[in-house]
Amino acid sequence: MSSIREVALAAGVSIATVSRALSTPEKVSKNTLERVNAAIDKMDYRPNMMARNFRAARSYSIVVLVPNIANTFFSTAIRGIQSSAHKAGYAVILGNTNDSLALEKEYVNFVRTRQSDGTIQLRPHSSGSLITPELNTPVVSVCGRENSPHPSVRIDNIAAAQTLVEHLINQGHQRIGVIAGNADDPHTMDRKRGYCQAIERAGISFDETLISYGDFTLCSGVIAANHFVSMAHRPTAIFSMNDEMAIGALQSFRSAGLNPPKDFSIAGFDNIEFSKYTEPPLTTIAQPAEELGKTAFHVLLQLIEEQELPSNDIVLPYELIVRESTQNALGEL
Amino acid sequence: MSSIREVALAAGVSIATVSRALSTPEKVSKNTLERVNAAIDKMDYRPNMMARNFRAARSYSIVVLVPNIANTFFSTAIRGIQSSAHKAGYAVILGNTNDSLALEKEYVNFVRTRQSDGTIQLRPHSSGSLITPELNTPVVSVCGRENSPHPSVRIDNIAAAQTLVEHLINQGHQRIGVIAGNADDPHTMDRKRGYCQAIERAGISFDETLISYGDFTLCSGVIAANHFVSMAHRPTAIFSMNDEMAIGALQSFRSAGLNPPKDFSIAGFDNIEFSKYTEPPLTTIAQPAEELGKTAFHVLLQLIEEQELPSNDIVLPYELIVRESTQNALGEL
DNA sequence: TTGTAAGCGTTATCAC
DNA sequence: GTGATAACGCTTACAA
Repeated sequence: MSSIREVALAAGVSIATVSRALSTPEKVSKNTLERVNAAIDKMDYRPNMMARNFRAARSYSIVVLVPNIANTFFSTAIRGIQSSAHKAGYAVILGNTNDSLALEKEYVNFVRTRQSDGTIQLRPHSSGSLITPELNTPVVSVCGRENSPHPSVRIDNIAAAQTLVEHLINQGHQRIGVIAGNADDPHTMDRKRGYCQAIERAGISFDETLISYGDFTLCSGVIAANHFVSMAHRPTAIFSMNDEMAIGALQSFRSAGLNPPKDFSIAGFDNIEFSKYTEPPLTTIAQPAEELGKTAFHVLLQLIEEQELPSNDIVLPYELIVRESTQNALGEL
Repeated sequence: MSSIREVALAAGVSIATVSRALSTPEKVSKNTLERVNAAIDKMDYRPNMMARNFRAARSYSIVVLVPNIANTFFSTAIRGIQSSAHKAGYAVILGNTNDSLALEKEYVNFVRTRQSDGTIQLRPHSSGSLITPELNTPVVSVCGRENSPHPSVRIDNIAAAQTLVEHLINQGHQRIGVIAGNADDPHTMDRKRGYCQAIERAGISFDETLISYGDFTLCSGVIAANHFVSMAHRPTAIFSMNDEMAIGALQSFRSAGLNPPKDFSIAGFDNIEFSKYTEPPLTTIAQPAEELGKTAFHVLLQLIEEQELPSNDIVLPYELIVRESTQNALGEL
């Protein structure tokens, strides 16, 4: 708890010299430097970062806005953010929002109260959001979409969904049900569009009754599956807009006696770790979650330091991961 | 970006009056208060928290140390911490340590550099830890064990493991394999002790070849399962020290043609959300993860405010959740 | 009720 | 190469 003053006293120099010894040692004579360092060691001195940051008018902290940290896709992305932030000397403040727009706003205001230098939003910008560009604060959106109001780092959700649905179509499926997220969610809209593009190209007509909206939770996957099970004319394949819902759905289908890939095909989205261990393992789209996080931090840092951004919309590659849940022998449909 | 000075100027009062208008409005005359508030609104003023906290010598932030934030038990606990911290006006700084003791130490030092007021450690204190009580900084350990060097909030791991294993024994099992965590992990030791107590009471002799050590990851569950499958004299039931490893093991067992509960029983620990959706659903021990987090924050706050702790070791209740993975008809073993 | 001014721990400017 | 000092934005005695 000693301050720079006491170190200066102990070393017999001024506080300015101690400060220089720490930040620009080359400007201090060898002899003095030694005396200062000895004093620092002796007193076990650590600079008060609050004072330093206050003086620098920089918090060296960023806020990560996340709807639900228990979601494995988000927590993996956060790991990426944290790892880059730590290297750059930034602390990561957690902003769990539970999808509350008011809470979101509150955390973004950390920038205005100088508790944070910028914000990373771990979900696409939705229309109701209170985080408008007018706030004029550094915000980067991970998993955004084209034409987001903030710089974003993401995959091409439309193309990814299309790729996945084309895979199902190539397996011979013509009637493909969708377990969607919230209807107004940007991801839901993008992935639905990819689905539509894929079936259209295959000459399959769109049928709204094949879309069941949920909220990206395990539980909502169960509900959606029950819906499909009770249909008179069931789909032969399911495209779930995330892995969680697919896993929930799997259980429902199983209790109805329907087992993939024999009785139907099912695919998810995100490639969370668990999707490799389901019964059967889940075909899905891999998002580079950790890489998305790392990139987002670097973009945010450029924004904070007011550098020119090379691009406002960084699109990272996705990957189709084919596993057994869609390995249907064609004739058995 | 306006400061208290400009507000004072605009309102025609001193900065002290503005400060009082914000913190102790009852000490300001009604008339002045109105003028000050008008000025605040007009200038859209927000107090600089960095300055305020610096002055108060309090960061109003805490660090949460977590080995891996992508682990659902940890992220749920963090949700609890965050929710309590937010209510108390504290920011939560994420300290993902990847099990690196050096990183742990670095984050705990945030207290010394005044970037944080205290630390919550989301794993039991292990012997190699650099976070010793000599650091003399507020630390609370979630999921600690008896006689931890720091105050801890936890469940009784020994009793919980014992309860779980007794459940298996009651189902008729005599040869019970264990998928353990790291051998030197305190949780591993406690849960192993509970296992030993249960079999001893049942008159079953201990067999070290029935213990397979992993590292609490899905992948290590696979490896452990392979070990058991290759044994000449296989166990009839498996106690996995967390759900992740149990889920990994399930897949391995299935590919070997072994399906619970028909061919063997298997139980996990933690009751992560996914354990309800495995095939078959997993018997497990529910830890009140969110509640553990909330309680930990309150204990930490008492530590920070130097209040007397009612207890150094808060033990919350666990719950045995019996699902189909251990619903074996006795005769079929 | 209000204002003056000291002080929190730094860094940076300016002399020397 | 080094030291004195102002400044960052705020809170809080103390004085008026």
